[in-house]
Amino acid sequence: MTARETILDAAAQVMRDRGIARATTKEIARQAGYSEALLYKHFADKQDIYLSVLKERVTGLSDPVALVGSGDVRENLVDATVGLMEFYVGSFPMSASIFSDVELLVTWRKGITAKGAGPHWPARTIERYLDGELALGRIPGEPDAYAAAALLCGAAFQHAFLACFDGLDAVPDAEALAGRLVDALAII
Amino acid sequence: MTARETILDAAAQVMRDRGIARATTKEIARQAGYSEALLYKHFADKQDIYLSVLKERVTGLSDPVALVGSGDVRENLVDATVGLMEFYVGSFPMSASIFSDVELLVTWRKGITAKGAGPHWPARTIERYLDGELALGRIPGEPDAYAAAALLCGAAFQHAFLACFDGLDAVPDAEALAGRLVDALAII
DNA sequence: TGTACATCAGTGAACGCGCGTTCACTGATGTAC
DNA sequence: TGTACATCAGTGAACGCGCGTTCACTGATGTAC
Repeated sequence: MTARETILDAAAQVMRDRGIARATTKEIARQAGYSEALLYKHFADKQDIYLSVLKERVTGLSDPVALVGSGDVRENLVDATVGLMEFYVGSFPMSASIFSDVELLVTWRKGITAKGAGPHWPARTIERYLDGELALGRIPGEPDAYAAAALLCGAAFQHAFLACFDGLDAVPDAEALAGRLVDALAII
Repeated sequence: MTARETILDAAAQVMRDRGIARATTKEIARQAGYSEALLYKHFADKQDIYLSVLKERVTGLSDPVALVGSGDVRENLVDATVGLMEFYVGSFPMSASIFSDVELLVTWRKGITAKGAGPHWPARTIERYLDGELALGRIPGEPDAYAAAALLCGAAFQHAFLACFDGLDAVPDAEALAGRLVDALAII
């Protein structure tokens, strides 16, 4: 593993363990096993480290649109919701940290919206999945796909927040909870 | 207004404008129109200022349980959801900031759970409202009140997050959005 | 093969700055006799 | 009423510390002839 990757891993861990405010260059270097000086051979400054961690160390999200037409719709939705919870639990502490520094938030927003990604994306994956199933006639009636996706994704987001607040690293009983959420929608 | 109140207002504004990381004692004092030294006559240290702002300057949440039995259930839910969005837009930047410093988060969690408040509260107000209406028979069937409350509250929470991320100070088209969310529930 | 130089990953030690915090102080107002 | 003292809100200036950042350097490896 290159020094750059080691440093990013170290930074990600320190940010998770202590929060961005206490993720000092000294601590990141110590965790990585390198000198502080080396950080500046690979990154322009501290903010560059933060932004690189956010870009390269926030784990991806599986896209349920691949499941359209296969399996059971309810089960697919439950799985997708569980996936959202896992994604959010992993990324929430770091995303939230960004709000501690408005300048950093603005820089991040610019970078992320330029790439077409961003926080609107997760709900859109669910919405696109629902649109796909609707087109196949596998969902009865004329449900509001945007609203249903917003509800599911929002609940996953908030339960991830609650878990992080409580110091947990996963949403308790995620599977059962996701089932209840899906069943409370006017879809099936 | 006492100096203490002026300082808290100033701190809240600086925290909102710049984020907690750039909310320095110097800047708070400047904004309040007092010397830095005076901060320490009213607060033990900087963390004490932060925690006092969170305790005393995060605006309250109206409890929809008072509406049980009156008006239209759907409309009450829409109003409650809009209220949640407003509440979250106002408090999200500050609550999120807390995740930038794990030590601060732990202190805050201890203080807040001791008082019985905390981030689980908003969803519970919706749940209690639904329970009330269910008991009166004003909602048909046997819906899952917890899940419905989690969906509505979660969606409000996430849309507040999205608005804050986009630099807005309100959720766009909150009323119409809340209507679509409520209608997408398996309740009415 | 030896030699002279170039490149490169990495470091120890220092730098200056801005931060949170404290200290000794002032001047206005209240109060006892 | 005057006088002597106490209280209290508030401050200017300094303090030390830890932070992000830079500098001059080392030692190992590659390369040209």
